[in-house]
Amino acid sequence: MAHIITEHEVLAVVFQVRVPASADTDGKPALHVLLWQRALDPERGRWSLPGGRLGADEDLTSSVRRQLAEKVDLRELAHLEQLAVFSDPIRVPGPRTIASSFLGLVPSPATPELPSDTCWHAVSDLPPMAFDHGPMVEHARIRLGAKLSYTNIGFALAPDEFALSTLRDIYSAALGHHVDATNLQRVLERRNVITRTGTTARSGRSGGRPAALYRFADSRYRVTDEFAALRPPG
Amino acid sequence: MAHIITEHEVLAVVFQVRVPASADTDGKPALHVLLWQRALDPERGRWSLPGGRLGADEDLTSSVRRQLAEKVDLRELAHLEQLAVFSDPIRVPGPRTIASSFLGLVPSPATPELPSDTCWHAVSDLPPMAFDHGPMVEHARIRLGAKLSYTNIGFALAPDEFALSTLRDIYSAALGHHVDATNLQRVLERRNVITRTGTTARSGRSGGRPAALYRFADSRYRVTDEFAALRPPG
DNA sequence: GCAAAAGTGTTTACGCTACACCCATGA
DNA sequence: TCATGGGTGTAGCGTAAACACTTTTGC
Repeated sequence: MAHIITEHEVLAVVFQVRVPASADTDGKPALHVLLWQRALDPERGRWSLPGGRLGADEDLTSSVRRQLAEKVDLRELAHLEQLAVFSDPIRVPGPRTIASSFLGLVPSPATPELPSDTCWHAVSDLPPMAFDHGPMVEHARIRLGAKLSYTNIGFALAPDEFALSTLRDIYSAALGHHVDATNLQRVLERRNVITRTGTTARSGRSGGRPAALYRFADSRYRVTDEFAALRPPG
Repeated sequence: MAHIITEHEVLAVVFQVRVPASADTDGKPALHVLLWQRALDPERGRWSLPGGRLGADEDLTSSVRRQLAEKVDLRELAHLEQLAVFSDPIRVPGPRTIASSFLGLVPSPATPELPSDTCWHAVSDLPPMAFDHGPMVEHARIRLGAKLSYTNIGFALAPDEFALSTLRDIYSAALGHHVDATNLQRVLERRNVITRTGTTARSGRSGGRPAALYRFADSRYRVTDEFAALRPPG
């Protein structure tokens, strides 16, 4: 078996729920992904995931943190997790390069500074993507949806404190379907994922009862509903 | 950032449910993993996962299939799936090597020929393991347990046709806890994971009613219970 | 008939969805 | 007082665990 040089790169799919900049949608928040536009060939003009080559003395997670720091303030990054490996020998031109994709999450109200070549794009309306980065985004989106169902990963998309209607909008944007705020509350409270702060928000522009504020009980990733079936006895 | 040569290897955690060779346990089947014993340094004498270096013109899956073929007849392998990446810069001595771990499954009654340095070990009683291969086995075991709950992956551990009590023993061995055959039947039938063949087994050594035979409806991996919670409206 | 093993029925419990209804506020 | 949005109660549905009971076989 011949061995040639194999490179390894990391690529981060960084999501945030944002209200779209343009007034095209009705102001409803939507799931966005962080992309930068390639200024040089190959694939000049197309949009890329942040990331790049693995350094000699770093593991994958350190590498992706280092390279993401060039695009966003890492303090804004509430969650980072390895997802998949893309290993097609011809997935990019040039030397054979294996890519590990990561899922990164930025909480909703944060508006990190971005370099001029970098911006947020609605996942439902992606620009022309470089290489195999389009499928990587799609894969990450599906994993995020699944993980919202059985983990507390929402903490990494939500503000520190929030009204339930805000949280519903975030879940709804990330899952891509309508979410009932009432049931969301009870599911997450039963699992001890969220707790009331005791304070309330001021009521909105057009009146209405002031919303109770909640926060996530835990700001570290945790599986909250491990078994879909075939639970252990007990 | 300095770049040095980075190697990439694949390692397969191949599981099978087997009745232990020794008469230590009471003949109950248990989950086993395929290991080979290193004849040379480093880590001489310790036990290793099958696998090795990625070739130039193959993707990860092709590579692991090629390298597994040296240990077992690939026709016995009913399922193969990529799991995780281990990227600690000093996880093995010598050139920096990233490892991708795979989950492989061999159906229960098969008894593939093995090279003399290779044999099955009960997962509950592992021998001294080389490098970070011990944690890899543990990680794969946990993933297998989770996937048994929400996919049809059992097809890759079970015979073509089987009595429900056999299937219960297989699930029980893989999950590590008692499983009720009655409930297993209903869960898997409701999801259309198993179907009756219409035939029955001959009744056993000590009498008893002959068992109806079942088979898996699908012998390709399929998610059967996607949502633990937060289902889309319907 | 009797023991052994397989299969069925039934009860209980739990979690999620849906929806009607009640509550608190600003104008 | 009314419109608006937040919060609660509750009924219904689906799924799973537990376990007693019935059926079918060999001896």
